[in-house]
Amino acid sequence: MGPLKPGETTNAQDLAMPAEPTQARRFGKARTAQSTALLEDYVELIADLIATGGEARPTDIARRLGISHASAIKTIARLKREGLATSRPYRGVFLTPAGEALAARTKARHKMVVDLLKAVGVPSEAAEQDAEGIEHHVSEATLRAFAKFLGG
Amino acid sequence: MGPLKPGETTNAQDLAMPAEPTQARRFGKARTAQSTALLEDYVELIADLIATGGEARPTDIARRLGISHASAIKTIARLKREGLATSRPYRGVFLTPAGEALAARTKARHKMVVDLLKAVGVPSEAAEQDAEGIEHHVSEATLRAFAKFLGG
DNA sequence: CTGAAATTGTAGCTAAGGCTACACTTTCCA
DNA sequence: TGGAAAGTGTAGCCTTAGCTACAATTTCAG
Repeated sequence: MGPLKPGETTNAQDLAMPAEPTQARRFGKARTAQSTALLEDYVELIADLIATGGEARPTDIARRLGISHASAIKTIARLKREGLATSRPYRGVFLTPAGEALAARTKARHKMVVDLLKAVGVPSEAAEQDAEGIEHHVSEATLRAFAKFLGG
Repeated sequence: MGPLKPGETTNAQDLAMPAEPTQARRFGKARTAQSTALLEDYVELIADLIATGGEARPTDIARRLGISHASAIKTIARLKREGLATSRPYRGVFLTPAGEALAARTKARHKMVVDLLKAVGVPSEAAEQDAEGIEHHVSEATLRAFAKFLGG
């Protein structure tokens, strides 16, 4: 998809600043959120596999995600490029401190979303299912509101 | 992204049925939801432009989405392929009955998500922003729960 | 009614994330 | 301990959705 690296050159959104229609900015944010969604799923899953079984293997990751091992390996390469994971040939995958931090944040957010959905009456199965997609679009502000709604 | 057409041949998820880990099915659903997200955004926007100004032009669509007109045209072609819209060269874009129906459903769902977020205490701006991404992952069951929670 | 400006369309590039097919290690058991 | 099975990696393909650059059409002002 689009250019997403931090240092990458300008794109349409930046150049469209004069007009800066709020809606365009919103769509742009939703798009970038989508691009980090997979990385979040991966680090969360890797953390879980390591916590559970001591290691995270490409084949296990692929099986859990329902994709081929080749696709998993390709995305693991991206995780490494982005400094979230490390791995050496035929050894497992490990998270860097940055990866661990992202995994922890993602996991906490996931739980919060599921809890919120259940709290407003969404059945468990639907809550778990929908949270998988929703969680990646929940901002800090929304997360705080969820916490307050649940905890207070 | 992956093979998504209705009649397309089998893929990894189907073949993985023996094991059928719930999690894989969930991730798979989240992935396909993501693929319809753009189409939903487009039909909703096109419906809005037509309702507001009588026509939906590729350039207007592009501006509202914060992308180039070339990208918009490419996705409009996909809408046409999928039977959601029609257009002839240098004329505007129009929705088919299927497109209209999808737009209506999407719009109603969007409003519901925004209302729900606000109802649990999310600030308006964050609610609008996050809803843009969240709405595409809200199932019918969750939508019903939202309606019940809101409507009393 | 003509020519410049705006819009629309097309071509070709990139990157992500799927896939299959095939090659290469590692593991493990007979 | 040697070979088959399992796991891992690589190559090459596809589609989507971005982009820029350029071509074609339409619109509109003078």
